[in-house]
Parts: sequence; structure tokens; C-alpha cells
Amino acid sequence: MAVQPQPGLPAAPTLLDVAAAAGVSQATASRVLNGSTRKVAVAYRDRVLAAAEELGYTANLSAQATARGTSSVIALLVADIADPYFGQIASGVARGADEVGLVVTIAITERDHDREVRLVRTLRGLRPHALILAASRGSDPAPGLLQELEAFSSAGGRVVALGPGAGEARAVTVDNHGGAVALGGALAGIGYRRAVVLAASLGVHSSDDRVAGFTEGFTAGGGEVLRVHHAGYNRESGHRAMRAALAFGLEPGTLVFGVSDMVAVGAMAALREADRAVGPDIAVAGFDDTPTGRDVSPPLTTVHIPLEELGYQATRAAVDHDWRHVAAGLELDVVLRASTPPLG
Amino acid sequence: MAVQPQPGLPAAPTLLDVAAAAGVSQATASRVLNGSTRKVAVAYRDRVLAAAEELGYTANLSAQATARGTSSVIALLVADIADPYFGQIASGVARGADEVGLVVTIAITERDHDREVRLVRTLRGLRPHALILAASRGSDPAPGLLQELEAFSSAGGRVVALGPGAGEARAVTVDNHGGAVALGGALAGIGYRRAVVLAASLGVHSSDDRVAGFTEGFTAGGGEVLRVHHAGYNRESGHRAMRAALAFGLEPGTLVFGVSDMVAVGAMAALREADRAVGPDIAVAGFDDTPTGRDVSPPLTTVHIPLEELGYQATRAAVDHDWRHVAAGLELDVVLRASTPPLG
DNA sequence: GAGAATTCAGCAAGCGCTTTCCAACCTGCT
DNA sequence: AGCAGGTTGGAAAGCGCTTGCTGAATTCTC
Repeated sequence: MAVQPQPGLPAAPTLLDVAAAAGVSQATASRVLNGSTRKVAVAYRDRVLAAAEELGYTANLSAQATARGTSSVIALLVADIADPYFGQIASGVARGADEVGLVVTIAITERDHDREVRLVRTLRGLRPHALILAASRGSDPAPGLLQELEAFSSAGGRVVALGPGAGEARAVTVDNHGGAVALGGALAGIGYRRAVVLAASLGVHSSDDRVAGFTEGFTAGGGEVLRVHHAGYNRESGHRAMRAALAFGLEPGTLVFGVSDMVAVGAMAALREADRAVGPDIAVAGFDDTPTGRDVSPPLTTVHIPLEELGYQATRAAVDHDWRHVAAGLELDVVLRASTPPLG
Repeated sequence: MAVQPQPGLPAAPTLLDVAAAAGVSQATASRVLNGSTRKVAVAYRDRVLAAAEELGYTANLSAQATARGTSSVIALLVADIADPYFGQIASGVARGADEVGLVVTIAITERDHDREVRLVRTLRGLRPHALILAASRGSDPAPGLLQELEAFSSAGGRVVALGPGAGEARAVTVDNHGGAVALGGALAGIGYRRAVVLAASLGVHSSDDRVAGFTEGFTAGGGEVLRVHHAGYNRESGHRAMRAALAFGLEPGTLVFGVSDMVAVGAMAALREADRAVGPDIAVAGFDDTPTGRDVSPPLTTVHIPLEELGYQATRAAVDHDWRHVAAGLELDVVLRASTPPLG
């Protein structure tokens, strides 16, 4: 908490400076420079534009926001921006915001619920146009959070949740269930009959949906899910869960479905450590289609999620006045690769 | 450009509302709620705090910024937030900002110079405390950019550049050269004698430094750099450059040094397509130590860059009043893995 | 060519907050 | 009693910008 202002430096030029330089009133300068409906005679307009250019004027967005009563920022809350999963979402959000001339402010929850509440509180102070929550993979929100969100939206802010929405929030979802059904079906279709699932904790919605969908699709195709191991969403959890699964013994030709690519990658590492060949011996599939999945060997079968598009849709939802929930959620595609070679 | 304000909703409570509810003046409320040096009698203070809590008050940061003449945001410019390289940097920046109670606003250049200039212009409007540039991997800045930066810093803003600084900017650098020397030395040390380098375009500073450093270290250790192929920094460039290198013919036991992990990963893919075994036949090394490098097989030898720390140092540089350039740049570590097995 | 209608620059109020000043009140001392 | 010195609440002047309103200048109409 030690941020000193600069010592006496020449401040940035203000609108008044520009107006004076152009020999017009502040009102006229404002109308020329910052999108107003009223038009200004071309002679004046040119003088103002020239003066602004000359001085290198940029409108003070804070002042503009106070005067207009509405700011030009969108706030984005993510769990971890270093994770490409959230990075891609952020990328889409930024693109959407850019399109409508908004600026994106980002905050990182580190998956800590209290922190999340604090951050929302801070961000509220920016009076952002909208608050986009991509903070978790859909476990239930902390109680304090709902209260903050309520305060925000009842003051005219818009809340967009990625994943199942909460309360007032608009929600942009992904069809986890459908994608998993398709994956299960496709893998049963190429001959797999026995599968082990490595999932995140129970209660994490997206994981639950994927497990349920996969089971449904795989069973419908004639396969059987032997066991579900619960650990987490990341690489390390996948590694742990895989070791647990190996302890039960795994016949060749068994399929391991990791509830995310990271889990699957962790599982692959564990398999290799146990001297089991990934692919011909034990097949592995993931979910998310992260770039890494393409580069591991064998390349990972997975379900593609258009994350960038998801982020983009979130800004649309935040900005469009009339917006209807993307009914079934964004559609997902199964991507079959060498980690699940066709069987028999 | 179509962002309508909300229709007549109850606005967020203002400081005046709180003051009224507490039965004190606005000045007193301000002093209680937003860090002032003056103290307020405990009886008043409690009433104000209670009222604020009751109303769910949050200071309007825009108004605060106009009044104080200084805002609480740090602006961050990255090339591509979906790229974990920048994601990690952003993560460090966010942590640093959080520590001093600042908020991070992010913009994405998409590696487009004009866009970058436009974005700086927009961000300037926020009158941010500092502007952190992580927009490129250090190719030379566009001329218009320098002008914008000059305007910003001469109005009291601070500019921090990651990589070689420009003009007024403070710079946080990474010892690319030193890291590459160490890598070259280590690989010569385990028996490699012939190397091919896959680099980005000439003129991209970080790439040039890495090539020069590697050559220096490798030669000093008794090795010889046969050729340098120039393509780019990403996976696809690595793939292309590797194909070009293969066209020249490559003896077993040759080492391929890709100037980034992504380049190396692309090279590995090209090698596999050409039925050359990575490791025993052709060794591959990268630079950056991205998570993917650990999961490809064989795991990739590389140089670890503390990117998160780099981002963190950037905020420190932005915030600390007296700050000295981290002299030689952040130190890098060589990480030897199975993609470069000891030779002979 | 006179009055009506239209255009459009500028005045000034106001956005939500900070901060300077002032006045009221309290000490503690002679 | 009387007064210097110290506290502390409140009035009000800004911060840089937007915008409703006013009224002068221009254009139109018959």
C-alpha cells in the first residue's frame, strides 16, 4: 500500500487546454472529441481536432465516467490467468470488448472464495459495465459472493457467468454433457468396451456433467464404465488418480477418460512410469482440447471446446441489451487422435 | 459501438447517501472510508462504517480518480493473452498490483503495431499509474508508439518495458544471452558436437541473443553450429524451419536448438513426420520452459525463465519510487531432460 | 422584406469524490 | 479568568468531463 504520486510533473492536457488552444468553448471541444449526437460546424471541428492532435490530448476516462455516470470497462474474474484455459477465455472477452470500445480489467481469484468476494467488491468500485465471472469451473459460489453480485446488478451492472448462472446473472454455458456423450459414443464406436474415469471432486458441475455424459454415451454404445476416481482438475490430480486406478489392475485395451486434458496428461505420465504403453495398451482420452494435447505423444483424443468463442459470447451477453441464453450451450466437437487407436 | 446505459435503475449508493444515513457530513464520511490522514472520533467513525456496510457502499473509483488526480490502475499490454508465455507474465503483474491495491487493465496487441499504438492511446485515457509493455518479444517498437509513450510518461505516467527498454522506460530484462551460453555449454558438456539452430527472424532481440549465446557456449565447449535457420517464434515456424533443416540432411547425434519451446515442439513434430527419433537420433532443446515441454515425449531440454517473477518485477518497477534496473536481468536455469540424452 | 423556424456555440450546473480552510470546541497553563 | 495550542466536524471549492438550456445568428417562408 505505498503508491506515491509523481512529483510536480506537467499534467496531461485537459479538455479545457484543447478548447483554449482551439479558441472554442469546452462544450464544443467535448462535442467534437467525444462522440456526441450534436454536430459542430466544420470550421470549429477542424480547429478542435488540430488542437487535440497538437497537444496529444486523450480524454480522461475517469472524469468521463463520473460525468456520464457510466464507465467503459468490463471486469473479468478468472481463477488463474496463467492457465491457457482461462487465457483463451480472456482472449475472447478482450476481443468482444474491443469491438464495442470497452476496456478489460482483470482480476485473479486463485480459486480462493474469500479473495473472490474481495475482488468483486473492489471491481464494483470501477462501476464496470459488466462483470464476467470465469472464476471456477462451476462449483457453487460462496454466499458472500451472491450478495456482492446482487448489490452490483441491482445498481445497474450486468453479471455474466460462465457455466451455470447464479441468481440475476446471465450465463453462457458449454454443452459438457452433450460433448461427453458424443465422446463416449465415438470411443465405444471404435471398439472400446471397458473404461475407467478420472474425475474432479463431486459437486464440481462441469466434471459431474462430463462423467455423466461420458457414461451415458459409452454405455449406449455397448461399453461399461468400471470405476470413477475422484481427484481434481489438474495434471497432478490426474497423475494421482491414475496411480490409484492402476492399483486396481488394468487390463490391456482399457480406456481411461480424464475429465480434462490436464488430467489425461497426468494420467499418461503415470502410465509411462508404470511401463504401460499409452495407446496400444491403455487408451487415454481427455476433454478441453488444450494445445498441449496435440503435442504429447501419442497425441490426445479429446473434446474441443471453443474457449475463445465462449469468452466472446460472454462479452456479447454483457453488452447486448436483448440477449437470450445460448440455449443448449456452445457445441463441442470430438477430436479422435492416436491416444485411442481403433480397437480390433 | 452500441453500449446503452441501463434504464432507470436505482444507482449505487454514493458517499453522500452514506453520510446522510450516518448523520455526518460528506467530508467526515470520506475521511472514515477512504484512507485519510485525519482522524475521526470513534463515535462518528462507527456510525459511518455501519451506514456504509448497511448500504453496501463501495467508493466510485472513477470519481475518486478524478478528485485525486491519480487513478488506481496499472495497464498491461500483451501480444496474446491465450499464450501461456504472456499468461504467466500477466499473472505476476496481477500479483504485484494486488499487493499495492492496484487493479490491472489488460489489452491485447495481436502483435499488430498499429493496434498497439491505438491501444496505448486508449489506455492513456485511464491515466494509469503505469503502463507495462509485454507486447512483443523485443523487436523494435513502431515510431508512433514511442511518441505515445513519451506523451504518457511526460504527463507523469511510468512506462515499464519487458525486454530492452525504449526511451524513458524502465526495463525489466531476462538474461537471454547468459541462459543460452549455459545451455550451449551444458550440451557440449554431455557430448554434443554438431548443432543446428532454429531461430526467429533476424532483428528480434531475444532470438538474436539466444542464438548468439548458444553459439558462444556451445563453441566454447568444443561444439560447432552448422547452420541457423530463421523462421519465427511459434510452433508452426519451428515445424517449417525443421523441414528446411532436414532438407540439408542431418547426421544422427546432431542437436537441434529451437529458440523457444514452441519452436522446439514444432521441430519435434517435423522430425517424427520424417521418421527420425527424437533423443537417440536427433536431440532437441528449446528455451522458455513452458508446461508443454514437460509433457511431450521425450520431455524437452530447455532453459527455465521465471516469467511470473518477471511480471512481478515489472510491477515493482512500476510502483517503487526508487528502482534500479535489475542489472544483468533475471537469471535463467538450464533444465536437461530426455530430449538430449548424454552422448557417448 | 418581415416574421417564423432552424441551427449551433457557449454558459453553467452537476457527476461523486477529496481536501483546504474555517470555526467551534476542548484542553492545560499562568 | 483568560489565552495559546491542539483537535476535529463541516462548508465549499475544486478534479475533468457532459449536457440541458439559452439566445444570437442564420435560413426559410409567403
